[in-house]
Amino acid sequence: MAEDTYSHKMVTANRRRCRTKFTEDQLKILINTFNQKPYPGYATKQKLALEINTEESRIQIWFQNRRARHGFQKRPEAETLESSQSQGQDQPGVEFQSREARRCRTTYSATQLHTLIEAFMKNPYPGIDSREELAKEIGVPESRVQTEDTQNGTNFTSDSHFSGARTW
DNA sequence: AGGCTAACCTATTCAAATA
DNA sequence: TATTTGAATAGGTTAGCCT
Repeated sequence: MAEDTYSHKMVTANRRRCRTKFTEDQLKILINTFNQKPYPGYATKQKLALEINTEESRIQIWFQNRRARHGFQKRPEAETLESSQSQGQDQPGVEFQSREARRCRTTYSATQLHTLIEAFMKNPYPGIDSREELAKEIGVPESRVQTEDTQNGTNFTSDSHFSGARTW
C-alpha cells in the first residue's frame, strides 16, 4: 500500500471479494429453495448458509441475482396450481407468501459508529480487505460493514445533507 | 406519532471464469 | 470474444428503536 495515498477521486485500488464458486450440489439446494421461496427470510438464509457451508451474505447476493435474472414470476409448476386465479397483476406475486422475518436490527455503539465514519471518510469504497479488517475491529460481520458504508452512507457531516446523502 | 436509519429490495453495471 | 453469473453500486421501500 505504498503508492495508495488517499486518492482524491477513485479508489480502484480496492480489491473485490473473490468470486464464489458454488458447487453443483450447492446450486441444487439454492435453486430448490428459490423455487419454493424467492424471498427467504433471515432464518432461512441462515439455515441455507449452514447447509451448504457458505456465508449468509453470499446467499443474499445469490438470491438477488437470481431474482433479477431468472424472473421468479414464472412459477414452478410445483405449487402454483391452487392460486392459478391470481389474475396476472403487474405486482410480482406479493401475496403468495407473506414476508419472513428479517435479521434483527443491529444498534451500533458510539464507538463503532465513530470507527465506521472515520473509515468512510478515508475511503468510501472499501475493498474486501478493508471491510473485513473494519468488521473485525468493531466486532460485527463483514456483511454489516458493507451495507452500512455503501448504502446508508452515515451522514457524518452534521450539516443538513443535501437531498440524498449518497450522491457522492 | 414521527424521525432516524438498519435491513432489504430492484435496477444496473462491473468483472472473473468459462465456452 | 461472448456468455454466464458473482460482486458492487445507486437509490427506493419496509420496519424497528428512540424521542
